[in-house]
Amino acid sequence: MMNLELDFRSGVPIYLQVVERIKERIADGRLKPGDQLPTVRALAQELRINFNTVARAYRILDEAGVISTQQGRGTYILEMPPPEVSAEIRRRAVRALIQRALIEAERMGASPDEFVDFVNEQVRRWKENGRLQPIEFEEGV
Amino acid sequence: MMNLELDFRSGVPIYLQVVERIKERIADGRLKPGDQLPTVRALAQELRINFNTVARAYRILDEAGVISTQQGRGTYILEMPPPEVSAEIRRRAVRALIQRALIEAERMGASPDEFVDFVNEQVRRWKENGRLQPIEFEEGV
DNA sequence: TGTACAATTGTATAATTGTATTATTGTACT
DNA sequence: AGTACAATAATACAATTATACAATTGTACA
Repeated sequence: MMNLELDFRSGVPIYLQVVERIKERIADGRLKPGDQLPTVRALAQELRINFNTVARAYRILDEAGVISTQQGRGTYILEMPPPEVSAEIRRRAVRALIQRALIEAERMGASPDEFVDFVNEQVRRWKENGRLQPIEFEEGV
Repeated sequence: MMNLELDFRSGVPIYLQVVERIKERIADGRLKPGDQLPTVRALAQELRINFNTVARAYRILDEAGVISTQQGRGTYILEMPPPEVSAEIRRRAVRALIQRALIEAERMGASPDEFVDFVNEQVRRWKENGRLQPIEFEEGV
């Protein structure tokens, strides 16, 4: 039971109100990292609104990096709200990340140049699109 | 312990991620013909997912002729992994590997240029030494 | 041996979860 | 009135989980 208070007469869209109420709950600590939010249908029933409206609010929070919504599983408050990762910590983490990728690539038999080529290829797309999207896989081999 | 890395936020279905991770393990030789994979329940527990999701991944690999699943017995890497465990599969595996690293780096707040810088820095060492060595980290922040 | 039975394995199906697409409703503006 | 647009709802769908089941293996005991 979330007990979010909505104002249907305010003219503010419901989905935005839901977004704000949840942000408040996180800000004041009533929602903590790892907590599971109600399912879109459960919260919709509680608020007497359509579950798509809740889904829309969740999607906005997801894109803002506040929560993680996972089809078939649920939605959760994220562990690490993005901004406050300090520069130094981040640099180390990225270095370690790349190191692991390099070691795996080497194990797969990739050459350093091949690796760099792929990186450049994908970084170019990253810069062009402004954001990254997962590669798609076929079901077959 | 398989230590497969999943990304629950990527939007790529878990079962497909499991398929790809296992293909990579076969491609780079960490899984060899005859090896037994973890049981669906064991792998599910390790990955904190439902065992039916693992079963779905195994079924796809089975239908692709990569593994053999036997009710009541277990699942095994087939003696003759289909031919395409070769250049093309490896390229795709390396691409996917880099993609995952990029997505994680982006989430950590790294810029494309910063990422490329680190890659070049480490690849240079790779070329010089002829091999890779893990980075050492100091304690504390 | 062999037989009964529990434990362990993968399988099948339904229920639950979020997602995508389309239709409906409401509101502001001409 | 009419039109355009945003918000909400309806519907169908895909991913994951829950539950019950079937096949195989291991083990105890006659």
